[in-house]
Amino acid sequence: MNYLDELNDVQRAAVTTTEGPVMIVAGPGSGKTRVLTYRIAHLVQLGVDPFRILALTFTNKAATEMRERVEKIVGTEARNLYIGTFHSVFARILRYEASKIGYPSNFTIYDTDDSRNLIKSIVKEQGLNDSLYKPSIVHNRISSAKNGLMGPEEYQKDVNIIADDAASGRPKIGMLYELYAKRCFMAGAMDFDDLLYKMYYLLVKFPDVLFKYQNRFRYILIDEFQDTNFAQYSIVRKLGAVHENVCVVGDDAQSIYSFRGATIENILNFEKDYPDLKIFKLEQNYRSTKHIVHAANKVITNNRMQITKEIWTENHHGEKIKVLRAVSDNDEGKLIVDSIFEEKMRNQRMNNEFAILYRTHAQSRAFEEALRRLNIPYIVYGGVSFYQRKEIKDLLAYLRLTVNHFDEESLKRVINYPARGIGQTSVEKALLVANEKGKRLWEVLEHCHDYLPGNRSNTSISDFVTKIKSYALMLKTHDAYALAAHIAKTSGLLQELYNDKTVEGLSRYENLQELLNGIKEFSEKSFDADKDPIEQEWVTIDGEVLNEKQLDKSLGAYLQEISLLTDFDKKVDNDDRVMLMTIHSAKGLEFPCVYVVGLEENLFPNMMSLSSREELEEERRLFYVAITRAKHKLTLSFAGMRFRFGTPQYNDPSRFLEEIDPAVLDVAISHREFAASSHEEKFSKVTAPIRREPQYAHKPSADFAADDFNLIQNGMEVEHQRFGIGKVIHLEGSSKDKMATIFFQNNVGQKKIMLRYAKLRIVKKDLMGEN
DNA sequence: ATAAGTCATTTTTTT
DNA sequence: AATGACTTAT
Repeated sequence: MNYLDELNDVQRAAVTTTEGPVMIVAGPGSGKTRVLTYRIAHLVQLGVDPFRILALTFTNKAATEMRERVEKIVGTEARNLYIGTFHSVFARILRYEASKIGYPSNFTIYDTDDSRNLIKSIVKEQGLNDSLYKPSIVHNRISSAKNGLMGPEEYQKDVNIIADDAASGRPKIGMLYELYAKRCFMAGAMDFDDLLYKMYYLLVKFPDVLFKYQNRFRYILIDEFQDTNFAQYSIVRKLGAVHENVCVVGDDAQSIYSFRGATIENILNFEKDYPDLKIFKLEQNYRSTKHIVHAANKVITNNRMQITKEIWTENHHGEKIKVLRAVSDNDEGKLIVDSIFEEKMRNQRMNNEFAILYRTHAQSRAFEEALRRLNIPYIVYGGVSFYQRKEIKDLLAYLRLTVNHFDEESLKRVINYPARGIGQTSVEKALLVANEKGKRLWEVLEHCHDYLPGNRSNTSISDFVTKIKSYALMLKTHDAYALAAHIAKTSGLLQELYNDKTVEGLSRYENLQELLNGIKEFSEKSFDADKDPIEQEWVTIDGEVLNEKQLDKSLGAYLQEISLLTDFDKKVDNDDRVMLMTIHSAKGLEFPCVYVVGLEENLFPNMMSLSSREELEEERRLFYVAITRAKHKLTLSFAGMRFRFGTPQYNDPSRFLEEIDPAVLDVAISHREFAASSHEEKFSKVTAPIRREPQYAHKPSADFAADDFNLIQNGMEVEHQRFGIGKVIHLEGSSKDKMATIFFQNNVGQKKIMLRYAKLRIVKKDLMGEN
């Protein structure tokens, strides 16, 4: 077993202590993933059947990586391991056991948008004040209730919650929760939180199901344990109750998901729940330089709540940590990108050795522009996901509706898209009837002549219903791809996009093709029974031969799989590109050169997280996560001025900069000196070189007077108040509605500008080349 | 009835 | 800065 020789003493002990509850406290860069994968490999080599090992992670990426690394050691047997995210593993089990809790096995998974839209319509139906009962607020309340395993009944009885909701002036949230849950159930839909909540109740209410999975999973491993919430912990506790071979790996100092219900208390509870728990602390860091490790240690001591540990390293001291002070957000972009360029030249680095980490997605813009200017390829993770795009959601809605007719959100989305003469009024009428009679929207539409006598669009509705039913009939005879392609064509979606010859329309069309290709891959992959590990899992649970072959290559299976996928999981990062992402998405990753940007008070730590000590400490842990991603070179930056909601904001440097030992910092102008200067001096320093035109909220200034969009045509050279001189590539909209979308090309690149008034000055009416 | 003008909102991180 | 909701002017 020579793979054990690669480990240090603590790591080896953590790997070989296979029996009984184990907690591994793993600092950043301490070889956590290695220990986890070796532990699984070790179990397999000891003769444990891979079918009986369950490993739960937070991201699909982590799961895939783990499977691949285990496979390298133990070979093809790794296929049979049950490795996945909490959500995907539970979705799979729920899919199989669905009938027990009254769900169809092809239940829909509502994403956040679906949930919020449903809440929005419930609030409207109830005649409540929609500015008070905002979908996001109501959804958050419901979400945290579910993550705390609290159902609608308990919610409405809980004294504290009643008091909270009354205090915030929203006493009806409990009722909304109940209605929401009912509607989801009627629609055969689960939201993200239901995947945990329903899983727990499945185990509690059906002892035979609990017994089955308890016995099946002899070894359970949990990655990123500090980020589990109460529901997840409770499920694991139940599943592990027979064999008690539960191994959790985590680092309390890297807990950054409390907004999702994660609680450090799980770590404390774990010690209480398993008195004979063995704890291993991995404190040696193999990733970063001494300077970086020192800075991280120092920063985290400002937090009160933590398990004491001292991270140390044998690595070199390395370069000092550089701090850059930028004048503005755009200036910050330039400074950072210049620095990347210089470092690339000096040390012959690849683009993918660099990562720019920020607090919020909105910060990426300045860096993208600067990178494009120097022709450095880059990739932005997160942001608007592929699966969130309108065209993608439209087709998926058709597919979802085909698989599950009761899926109300999908139904509402596509019933009149492409337009077929079924207006908002008809849908609302139908919904009203449905709620009155306790029927589903689909059922009302199915028999619209009975339920909605005299409704003008009944013929269209019937045609629509017939169409969807005809798709459903094809489920049995066609594979996922053939059906999806058929639907794209015959629903009119593809035609609609094909007719749209604009740049935007073209890219939408391409996106749809890409989705179809993805489905093709899926259906080909799943029809190859020998290659699919997932299918085998289903055949062998408990020794039963499950009649699941059809199920898992179905469209329904595909839909459930991609509902839980994010862009991060989709992209392959062997491209040579500079990586831009939020710090949250960077968790678990490492890069030779890391730039942590936007270190300003109110941005990082974020304004929204300054109301309590706990929140501030979480922001600090986030900072800790950020700086410990770096292997060799770490650079921090902040901008004195930043645009937010169209108005300039002047910020102080982040308090976190103060918390780093100055001895390891390399600052051109010390942030201390900067912070110490008077308010006026500070801002004159910061803002001096910035000269901006006054901002016009509505009316263009005299120079930019072409506020009639009819005057502007393709190919014209125009000047925009902010983006400078460029060429109009494409124009949508008209002067009639005072709004237009302009595709604008300047030396930086192509830009889409949406304007209420044309803030453009015509430079040259050159229409040459435009034919 | 339509066009033009005013006002309010937006405020984080993700499975 | 951008946009949806709402109000006022013609």
